[in-house]
Amino acid sequence: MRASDRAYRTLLIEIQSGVLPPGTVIAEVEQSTRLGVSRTPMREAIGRLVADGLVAQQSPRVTVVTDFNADDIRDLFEARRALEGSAAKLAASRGDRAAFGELAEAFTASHLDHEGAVDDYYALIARFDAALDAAVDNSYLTSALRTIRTHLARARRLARDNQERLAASTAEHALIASAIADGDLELAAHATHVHLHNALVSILDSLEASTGASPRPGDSRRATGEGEQ
Amino acid sequence: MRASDRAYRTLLIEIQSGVLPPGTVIAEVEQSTRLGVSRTPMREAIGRLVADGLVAQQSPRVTVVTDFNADDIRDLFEARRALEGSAAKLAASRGDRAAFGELAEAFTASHLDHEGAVDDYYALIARFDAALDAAVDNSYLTSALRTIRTHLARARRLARDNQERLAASTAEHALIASAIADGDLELAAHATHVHLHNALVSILDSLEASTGASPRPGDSRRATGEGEQ
DNA sequence: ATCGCGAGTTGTGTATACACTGAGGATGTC
DNA sequence: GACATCCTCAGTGTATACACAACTCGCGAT
Repeated sequence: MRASDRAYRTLLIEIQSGVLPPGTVIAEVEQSTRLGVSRTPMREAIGRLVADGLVAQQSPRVTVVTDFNADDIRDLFEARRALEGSAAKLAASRGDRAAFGELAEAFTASHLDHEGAVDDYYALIARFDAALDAAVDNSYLTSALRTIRTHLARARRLARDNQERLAASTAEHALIASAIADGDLELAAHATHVHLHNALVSILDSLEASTGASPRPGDSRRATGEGEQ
Repeated sequence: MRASDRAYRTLLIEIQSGVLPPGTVIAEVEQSTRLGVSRTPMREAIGRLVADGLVAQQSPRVTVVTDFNADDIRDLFEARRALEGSAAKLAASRGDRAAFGELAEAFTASHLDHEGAVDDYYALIARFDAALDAAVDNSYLTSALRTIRTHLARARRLARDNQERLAASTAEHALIASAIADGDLELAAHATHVHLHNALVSILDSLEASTGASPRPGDSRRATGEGEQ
């Protein structure tokens, strides 16, 4: 793998996971020495992060990790609604019905009471997203969705999932998938709308609950003392 | 201005205008010598074009200008419908009504029978787009719209505008703007839908007329199996 | 004649040196 | 003591050299 790819993936994960919180200065020399690559591939990696909107040039000399607060999450879900609503309709109108039928079954059959259930949940979501992209079969839409998902990963980190929400989300996805499998455009779009509404409310509630917690995401979980699993 | 910016803007314009048609190989050394910059800023420029989707790595050694045919235009307008439909609704719900009232008047008052009318038309469109972005006030949506418009410039180049279409488009925009000014979400969205439908039909007709290709009754997308990325 | 192998060529990936610019501090002057 | 100016330094922008991989072309062997 190319050095620029490694640098990009590393920084991407660190920004999404909160290791590099908003406002962190991303300096070429500093990051290139830290990650063991030279400045040239590091420049390319930072350029891709700028294109993604994860970092931005605050001034001509300083590049920082972009902010990501409740307002950004609201905007993000507004964009998600536009894109995923259309994607759901398009998938329902021309997607592989068998594939979404299987996905609906997988969502229905999934249980969240075992170890590593959260990872299984996100793996299923990833399968669903991939099926949606394949069904939509529109590079402009899927490219826009890809960018949205890149930012969504940051939101997921901020909102610690609770089991009830995951269960509800699984049911919502089962409905979306079955609507697509049935070719029901309206239901697919409206179920997507409902899902995004619920997900947004859940995230914002989770954010509110943790306001005033430690700014370090790694420690905030213990600070609030909530049982999650 | 930085050398990488100059290189990017030059290549962008050349791709949008068709000077560099789809399939053209973009080699670093060739372009850097041609544009009088070194390879480093040229790499950055090409990287930005890749992020835009205007060029793509066909193989590990060769980067080419991406294809842009009737199917791509259909996909592009599908994405436009998702994004601009939502944008119109959001603008109608929270945009600056006075600004869109003025835009509606400007569209209504515009005449297309003088020299340079096409430029005036596109200037008005640009004003409308800027007002829409300001009204939507959502960086994720406006960023996606910006990408779409970058590709739209290629479609405009392919479809030579005729005066009737421009006049109709102006009327359609007047309706969209007044619907937004009136806060009529549904009308704004539906008028946008109508406009995009008419624009797409016009472009595809224009393409058929200039290439002599037969209209595609079905979906030929699946036949062209090669993925782009 | 064809197939295979190897050297040369070409083009990208990476490292690094140089250039330029802006910021901050220190020093000199008023 | 305060302000202005200059110097230094840090950091990015750019150029270029080196590394490496792939494709090509030619030569030789079968």
